[in-house]
Amino acid sequence: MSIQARRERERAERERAIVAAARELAESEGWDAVTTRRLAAEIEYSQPVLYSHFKGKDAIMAAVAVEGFVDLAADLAAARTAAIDERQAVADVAAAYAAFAERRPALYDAMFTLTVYLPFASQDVPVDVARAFAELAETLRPVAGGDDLETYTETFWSGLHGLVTLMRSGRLRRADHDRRLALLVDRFAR
Amino acid sequence: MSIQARRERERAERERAIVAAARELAESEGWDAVTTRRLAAEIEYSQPVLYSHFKGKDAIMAAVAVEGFVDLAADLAAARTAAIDERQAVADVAAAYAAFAERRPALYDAMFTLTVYLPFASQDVPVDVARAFAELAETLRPVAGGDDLETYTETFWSGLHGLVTLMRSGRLRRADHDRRLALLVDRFAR
DNA sequence: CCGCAATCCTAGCATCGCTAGCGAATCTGC
DNA sequence: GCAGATTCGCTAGCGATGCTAGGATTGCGG
Repeated sequence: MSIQARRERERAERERAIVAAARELAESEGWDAVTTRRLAAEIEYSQPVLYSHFKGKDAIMAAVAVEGFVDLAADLAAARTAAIDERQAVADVAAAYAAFAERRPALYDAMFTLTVYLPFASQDVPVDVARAFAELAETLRPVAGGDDLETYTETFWSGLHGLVTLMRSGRLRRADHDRRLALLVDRFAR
Repeated sequence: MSIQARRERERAERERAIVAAARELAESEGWDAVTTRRLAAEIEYSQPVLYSHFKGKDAIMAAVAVEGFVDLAADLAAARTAAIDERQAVADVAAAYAAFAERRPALYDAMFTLTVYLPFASQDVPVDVARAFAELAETLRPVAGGDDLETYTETFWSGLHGLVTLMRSGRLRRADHDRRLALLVDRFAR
């Protein structure tokens, strides 16, 4: 019994190692560098063991993405609670969101651009994903006015997401980023 | 001399055929189905001829993307000029933008998500790309108020882009799309 | 102590983007 | 008009990818 427990423990540890290796590799060298062979070498196991933990490479990326939502939610929560007033909270949370995307581009890509099949708008949203969204919603609640909070949050979120993705892909000049961010916040925080 | 002209004409024709095949294949079966071998078979030439026209697959996708901007600019222009008043124009153009992304998902991906190295925020922006952006800017000019028009346009554009990308990747429920769009327009059109 | 089941590795498949190098067709200079 | 040079498009293949089949080795249960 105990030996079986150790087995399961080691197996769980290895699974965490896979996700950690994928995340670190992606953040340091980009997702193109994250191959199953490279990942296997990193955890010092052979390639097929990856498939005993995850259905495929996409599933590994999805696991990395979920971890990303934990970090994002934490960043947003910190920005929100530290803000002086409700209006400033919107600006600070927006800045924190943009900073997260800027600081962890590979992670952000996994969360929003690359991984498609993460359940989002359904009943079984991963709890960490929901928490990040809830953090945004709480920030916007005081300024949403008569509009439906969920719709309001989703729309504001879209604005943030559009800003960071278009900028990161070179569609928007980085120099004007702060002005765009301020403009977006101004539109939604009054 | 004339025979050389025919050569160049045929070559240009073949190049157009490559881009057209890539676009049609992407729109009917998705970009995953667009492989260089499949493309070569479609134009009834061998694989390497593709590389005498384009530097690589990315360059072909970029060419498709540029074509997409022509269509998008046309859609936006039509929506703008047909609108009753300036405020309605913003709503109509936004709807046209979202409809374009919805109707041509593969094309939209090529324009914004997949192709990275299309020059955008620099001096040599492709003219068709600039036209699409200008169409948006003209629509927003009457409602931009004291804000810088370019910043205003970029921010609104980001909102639209965020809405369509998050929805298409399953992050937003499709049912509430119209409400989000109306909310975004409301924030920017008054 | 032995059969069986789980675990993990070696080897390989199909496919991808891309390129080297050859053969034929075409143009150029005498 | 003809030999040499050049362009053109092809066949074949390279390295790398995600993923899988099948065998070997390990360790548990009777």
